[in-house]
Amino acid sequence: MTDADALRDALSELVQVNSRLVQAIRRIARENGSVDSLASWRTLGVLQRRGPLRVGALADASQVAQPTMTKLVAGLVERGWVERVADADDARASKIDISAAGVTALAEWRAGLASVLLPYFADISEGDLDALRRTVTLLDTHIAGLEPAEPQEVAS
Amino acid sequence: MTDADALRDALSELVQVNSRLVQAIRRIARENGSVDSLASWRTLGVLQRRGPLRVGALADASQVAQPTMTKLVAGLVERGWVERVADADDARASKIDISAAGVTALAEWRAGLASVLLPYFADISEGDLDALRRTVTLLDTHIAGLEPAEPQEVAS
DNA sequence: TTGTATTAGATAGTGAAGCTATGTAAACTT
DNA sequence: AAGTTTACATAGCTTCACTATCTAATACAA
Repeated sequence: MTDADALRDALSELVQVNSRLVQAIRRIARENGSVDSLASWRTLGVLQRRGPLRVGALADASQVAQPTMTKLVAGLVERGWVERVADADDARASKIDISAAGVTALAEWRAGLASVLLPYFADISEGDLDALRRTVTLLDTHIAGLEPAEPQEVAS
Repeated sequence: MTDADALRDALSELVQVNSRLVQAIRRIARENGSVDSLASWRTLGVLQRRGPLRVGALADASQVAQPTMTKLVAGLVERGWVERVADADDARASKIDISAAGVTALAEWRAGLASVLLPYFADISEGDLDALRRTVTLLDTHIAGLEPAEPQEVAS
């Protein structure tokens, strides 16, 4: 019981601090003159992690509605950060794949953001850094459950 | 050097995972039929932590523009979650304070969200929980640096 | 094979949340 | 007491997200 409550509290506080962090990032991006939405970076990140996906699957993975993803993809195609690859098996669909330019842009965005954050965290202890890394790993694996599963083959 | 790089990497991954988590939360909130924006909850959270604030200070603390906060506050007042308290010293301004109903609503929102997340994290180890808590504390203190400072007296 | 149902994605229209620019009234300053 | 600054509200716009719907391709049934 106590354990569950402790976890519940920790999660609750995590959500809170997360929300503030994201808002801070949004502001930092704006101040740095970034024209690209966080949604674009999130989409690129999904593509990089999960490989080529159809628009619908990408929407699910990014947790946005399909028309939203259609627009996001259009923007990313325009920037040359993703490519549409025709799907040989289904003429209705095309796979979306991150391009080399997209990989670079994403890496630069992330590096730039980390650089802005770095000075504020430069003073943390080894132990804190360890905890941070452990938590990142923890979240990475457990958030997967909150996201739609990878497409799975279902028995006939 | 290596330390800084390790920290940079950790921050970069933190941002990534954060972005996914927030998106999941947004979806969960929508699916649960919550009509209130994350911005409202963030604002209430700031008020609870920092006590009564003027609209301008609240906007800074929440990292939104002042007109945005004016609208947010209007919505919160309408719900009875915050109250305007006339500022005796300055008739232009009023302090915004969270109400008892606001405290309750915020607690319920957080509890509800934590309950949804809980099952996905129920299996984590003591050590993971410790790391999570330590990280939350770490972020809480360090993100403060990313936010505009509290009003400070400057030497004349 | 042809007609119907389903599926993938695009388009249309709307709402919400953010912004900048500007207005108004109170408070300061000289 | 006049001009300047400050605090917030208002107006108008942009962007991102949604639902509903349309089109075209596929799958399936007869």
